[in-house]
Amino acid sequence: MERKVRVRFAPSPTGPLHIGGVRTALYNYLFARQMGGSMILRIEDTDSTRFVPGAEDYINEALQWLGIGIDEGVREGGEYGPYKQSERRDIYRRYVKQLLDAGKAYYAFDTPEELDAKREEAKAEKMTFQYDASTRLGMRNSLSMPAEEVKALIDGGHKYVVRFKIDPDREVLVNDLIRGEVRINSNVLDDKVLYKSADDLPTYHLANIVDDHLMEVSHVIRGEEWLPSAPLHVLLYEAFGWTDTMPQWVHLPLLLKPDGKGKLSKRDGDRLGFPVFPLEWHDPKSGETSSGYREAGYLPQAVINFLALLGWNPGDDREMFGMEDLIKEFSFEHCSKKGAKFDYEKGKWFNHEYLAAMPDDELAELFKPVLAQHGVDAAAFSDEFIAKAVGLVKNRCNFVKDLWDNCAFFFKAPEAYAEKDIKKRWKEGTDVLMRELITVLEGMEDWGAEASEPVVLGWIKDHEYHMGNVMNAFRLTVVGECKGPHMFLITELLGKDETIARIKRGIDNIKPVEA
RNA sequence: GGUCCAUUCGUCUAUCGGUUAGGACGCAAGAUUUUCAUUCUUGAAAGAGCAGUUCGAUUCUGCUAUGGACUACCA
Repeated sequence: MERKVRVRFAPSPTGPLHIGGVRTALYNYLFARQMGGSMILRIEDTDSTRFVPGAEDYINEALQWLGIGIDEGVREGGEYGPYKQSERRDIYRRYVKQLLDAGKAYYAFDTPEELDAKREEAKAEKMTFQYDASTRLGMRNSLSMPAEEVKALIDGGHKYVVRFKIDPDREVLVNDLIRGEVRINSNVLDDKVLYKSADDLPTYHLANIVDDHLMEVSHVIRGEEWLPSAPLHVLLYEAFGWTDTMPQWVHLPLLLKPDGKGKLSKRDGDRLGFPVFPLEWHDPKSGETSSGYREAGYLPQAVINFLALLGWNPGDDREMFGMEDLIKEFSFEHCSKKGAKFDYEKGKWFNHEYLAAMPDDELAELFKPVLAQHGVDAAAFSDEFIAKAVGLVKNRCNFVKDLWDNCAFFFKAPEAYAEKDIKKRWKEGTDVLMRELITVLEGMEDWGAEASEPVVLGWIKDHEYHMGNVMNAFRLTVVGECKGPHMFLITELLGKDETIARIKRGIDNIKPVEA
């Protein structure tokens, strides 16, 4: 019988969710939905010292903004809870004991200082110290010490850790859906700490395996940084006797810095001027603010599309994918093996595409807050007016906030006129021409663009005026500079009175520049 | 240092032994336009190196080089 697909995204609440983490969550989600399975959100807070307030809420909000739905989790509930590791202490204790009783783990009393000293010592001799079969008998643990002494130490409240006893000289096989078979010799693995008595919590490795097993996770889809510890995890499944239900491994390639070397980090965003977080984040400790995609004006669909293509492709030339398409098309076979450099320019392009394709009325709603930021009362304009204004300029914008630069003149008459355009288009006598234009405009019955355009153009032609000079002077008075959408679409939206008023203002205020 | 993973235009990538090595972003040029854009057309731009397997390798194998990850009582 095929096992039901259950995947999990398991972040630590140690800060804002990184964009690479978002992609991992996305791939988990896509796979779960495609297979009709479940998506679990598990909070891995086994490191009490790194807990950051607000981080968990941030994770939830970010996933929600992006449309990555969660079926089971702290908020959603579910049959396999609790979904926060700090609330699962009793469970972990039980399984640590199981390993201890079976002789597959042991107590260790070495202090962090002693271990540091060992490492320093080894380093001085250009060696590395590893806590494993070759060294553990020389350390302070229940394998090297008499049972009574161990018992006395524990009963006396001595701090200890439990380490996994890894057998030497074993070949461990990790079967990865993206990378194929990865083999490693157990000699390079160290006796990992599974549990620390100091805070009565397991480490990632133990908690992860126990939870994945108990939550019946079928596929572990995570970042490539976990590949080196995957053999350890395989060995843990073995030690527990859970090999037959061990999840399928999938290690995703990393997101790399756009320039230079290394994986994308928090600092790169500030340094290169783009967000590395989905949402803006205010660090409660340092007070620092990190920018987010949402606040930078990105549309969630664009972020999803962009992220999905960073490491996955459909096998052909298609590039535009909505969430539903991704769910249908996604596959690990078409996931890349190599890390992807983060291409921010491409991300901007995706946003442009989604922005330009968005219906005008929806875009208008997103634009209203921007209007307010610039002191424009959106209520003074009809929704239809705003939608039309936005519709005329959206294809020249990457972000919602760019709309303002391109259509501000619809909401505020020009207060100044572009110097270089005056120089080029406003000569001696232009004012006379503009007065004549007013007369032509005033005489119009139908103000629509289709009707007014031929009238004005006909007037220009009949008098053999210079088309470019007249039209640009006209534009200068209405827009304030020589740019923007088709002239008659602007005047149609602005209305006859406003258009003529602006020309008059221009005639009064624009003076030719002496050459 | 050790272990593991990777390697096609500047970037993201297609190709699952036989192609003029394709697409997209970005870049450049041209066209269109009453302006600025958009749009359209075109162009420059790639198989890390060396062996081997093969009639034939970007594709398979090995070595080298380069890049990356990991190497905590962090995840």
